[in-house]
Amino acid sequence: MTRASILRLHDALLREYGNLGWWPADDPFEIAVGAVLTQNTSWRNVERAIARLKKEGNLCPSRILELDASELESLVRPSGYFRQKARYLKELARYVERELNGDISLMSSKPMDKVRTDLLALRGIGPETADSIMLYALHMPSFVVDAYTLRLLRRMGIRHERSYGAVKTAFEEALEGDVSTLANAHAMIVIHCKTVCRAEPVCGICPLANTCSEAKEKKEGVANQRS
DNA sequence: ACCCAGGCGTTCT
DNA sequence: AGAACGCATGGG
Repeated sequence: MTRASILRLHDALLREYGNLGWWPADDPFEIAVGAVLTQNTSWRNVERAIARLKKEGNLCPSRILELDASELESLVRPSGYFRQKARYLKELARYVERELNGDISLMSSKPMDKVRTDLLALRGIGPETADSIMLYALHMPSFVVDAYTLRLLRRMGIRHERSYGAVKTAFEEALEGDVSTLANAHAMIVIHCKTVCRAEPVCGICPLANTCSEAKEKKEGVANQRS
């Protein structure tokens, strides 16, 4: 995966989507909770769970710690895997409450590698969730590699490394480790995949058709059928 | 009645 | 290191 191929993809996305300024939440802890709840889950279901947590004012570390396990489970139920996720949220809340005086944003004053290691030590927080929290809640230059990113790379015909870390590093180096650029890049990938580039891509109308090899093939296929 | 969705942990080769 | 599996809800 070359630097040039990433920049070409980034330019194509930027022309189409511009600056999105994105993660649908206001406070950093809510962003972290959303990052956990959205694991292999549609955002629509996450919104329901978030709304239920907010309703009685339970979307903060202290209240999550006070809730019974079964109460928390029923609140996050709509987001699926609710027993695991309730446990994960308890663990996250306990860490934030004990180590950060209830304020997750205090992490942003620590070095990135330390923050990442600490997050990964929590049960239920793997590479993608840790990077989402770092990028969107803590405003650190940590690129998020998710299913959308890999799908788009494959569709664009960009050969990439197998490991999560290699793909992550390639984006961070190509985009020169700028927080808002990395955040916007990931946001654009998600928006693009959620709208035009779905499971069976409707590449005939794909705005990246000039850059995306899969879209190009599909377009030519349609053209050949007509002739 | 399927398949999928912004993964993670465990337990195998 | 990498593959297979369980976890669970709601929408298409």
